[in-house]
Amino acid sequence: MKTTIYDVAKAAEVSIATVSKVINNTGKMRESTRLKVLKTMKELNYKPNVVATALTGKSTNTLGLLVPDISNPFFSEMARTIEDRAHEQGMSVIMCSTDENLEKEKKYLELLQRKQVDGFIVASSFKDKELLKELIQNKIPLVMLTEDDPALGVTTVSVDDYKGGFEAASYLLSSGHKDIAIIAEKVQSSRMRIHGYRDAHDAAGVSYSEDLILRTTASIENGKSCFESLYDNGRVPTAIFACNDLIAIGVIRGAKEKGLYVPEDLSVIGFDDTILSTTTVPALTTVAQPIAEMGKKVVDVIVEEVKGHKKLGERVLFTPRLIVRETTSLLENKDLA
Amino acid sequence: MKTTIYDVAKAAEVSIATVSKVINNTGKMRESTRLKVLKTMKELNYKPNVVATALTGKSTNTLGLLVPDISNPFFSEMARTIEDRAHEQGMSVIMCSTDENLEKEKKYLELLQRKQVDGFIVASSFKDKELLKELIQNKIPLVMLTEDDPALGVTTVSVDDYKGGFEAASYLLSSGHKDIAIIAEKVQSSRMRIHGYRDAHDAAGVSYSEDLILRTTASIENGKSCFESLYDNGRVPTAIFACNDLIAIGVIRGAKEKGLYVPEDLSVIGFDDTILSTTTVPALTTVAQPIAEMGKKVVDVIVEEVKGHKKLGERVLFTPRLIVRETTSLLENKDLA
DNA sequence: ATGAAAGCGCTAACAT
DNA sequence: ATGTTAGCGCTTTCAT
Repeated sequence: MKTTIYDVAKAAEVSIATVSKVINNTGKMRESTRLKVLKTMKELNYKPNVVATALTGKSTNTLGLLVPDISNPFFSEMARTIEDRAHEQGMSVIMCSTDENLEKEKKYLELLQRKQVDGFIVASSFKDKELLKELIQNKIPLVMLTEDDPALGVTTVSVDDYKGGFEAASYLLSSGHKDIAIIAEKVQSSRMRIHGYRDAHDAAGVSYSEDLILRTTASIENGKSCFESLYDNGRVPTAIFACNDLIAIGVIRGAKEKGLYVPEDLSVIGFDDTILSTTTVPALTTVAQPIAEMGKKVVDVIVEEVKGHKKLGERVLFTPRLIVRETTSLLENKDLA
Repeated sequence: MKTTIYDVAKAAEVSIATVSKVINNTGKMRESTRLKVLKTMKELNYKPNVVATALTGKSTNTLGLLVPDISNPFFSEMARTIEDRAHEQGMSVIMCSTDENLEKEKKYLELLQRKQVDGFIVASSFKDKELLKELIQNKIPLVMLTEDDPALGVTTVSVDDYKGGFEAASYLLSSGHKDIAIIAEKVQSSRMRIHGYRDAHDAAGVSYSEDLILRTTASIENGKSCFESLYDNGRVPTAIFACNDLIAIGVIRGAKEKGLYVPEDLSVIGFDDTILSTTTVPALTTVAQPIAEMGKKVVDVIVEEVKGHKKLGERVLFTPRLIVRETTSLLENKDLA
């Protein structure tokens, strides 16, 4: 059998209360007893059972992290910083991939609640807002990451999507492009990026057409299909702003198959700045999210809510940064010729 | 307060034992009572506390997954299939990134034990074998993934590294290359790949030189440095077999900076077949590991050990598959001219 | 068919 | 300074 606090108490000839105190470094006692207990714990290779501790009413010191798909580099990179910061704060994290699927969302949310996680970090598109509201009602700490839905009134850590969209479009516009498509995801953050895209056009006095605004789900395949539908409709623009790197790569691949060169025939901008944007050739121009800082911040915030038993409700906005690499180029404007 | 089994029992006018039975679908009872209990559970939105259940002596239904770095696409892709399969089997997984760092290995292994995980999946390079032996002694289920260390005598799921190394080298050799470097990782699996590399040379009757066998840790940066050291020593080969995609990409990047073209001046083969190998241009020729099948298998195996309370000790070997893409080419052999 | 009660390993008053 | 004891929410004999 596993060695329990009773075994330690007996071996050290003290009561379990005393052992408990040295484990948790609480209460006062003679230094000699503390040492004696410590020693026997070592000898017996005793490892306190955190399940039992959790049952005592204390917290489980674990966080639930819900992402659409951990194999997507953006989320795995984010997960890594979250994991690190959480451990620094003495917490572990259980992550689940929801695939933007209602059933999985429900299943995992419930599972994690049953596991008594102390709080949730929900990243990006979480479809079922009702489920989230339920969490909030039950006073379970929740922080949204990368998806700022004001309606929820919950603490949020995200990038300034509007600004990101604005800058991406502005850059393209200032490079002479006047025919710019945007491929967005079906999520709130993309909505803001589209607003930015629109306002950049207005600011530049360039009109845009609604049929250049597409929506899809993040994947290389879908990015490719979007490009193809544009191509098949004879609506190939001179530039495409994809709302994440995966889609951008799909667009590039689609363009290549149709014999178009990037950036000569088509400029492409991605979003996120994952490892993919640097390994691709030509390297992807993209709007970078400060993943490391965001991951750290989101942990600090949820931990504060968990430990402080208070809902912060703040909305932390990080600044995106356009990183110009090789998939964008000036448009040779024939009007200027 | 959260609703407990007592609340349900009271509301349904039965004892907690009865409620417990309907939760677990054990014992027998009148159908009407079962329905009544089920109904009140719904009404009260009751969610059984798995922490309490776990304390009862039953298992926690959670697995510990230790990987070097979850942000490495190979591991995040693997983690995804593991996560999915685990949930299908009714288990959750807590993953931790060890960074091949002794302290983290120890810390996480201990933490997960304290959390009473039912078993461990340890992926790739786990430095401290002593820690693993301790686990085994304590009869805690453990399965190694992607790292076949016969000395441990533990169940292992991995790819046939020897074969992978043999095929990669053979392919290069048959393409006319006679000067092939191999950049390995400092792990057991790489050792086998090197053996394959050597034997392929012997089989082809081509000699190889020891200074073309390098060792490093998986990262783009390190792959690049390795290439540079080769370059600086005036030992640039005609082909390089990198023991994973990250390193291969680093090599390609390093070569590019030195003005070499891939595959014209240098052929490169990677290992793993992660998403990176397809997004890179030129697309990476690589030795594919069947990630999805391996992830599924490793879960099935550990679950069997956990539930069956027996150590399988089998060693499952998957077959690697060379995927020829665009970073390898025939060597124009001047001798043939 | 149902319930009473012991016990899982630990924490936290409350005693001594 | 230490120990006793009552839970935490649930499972599981063992009675009834």
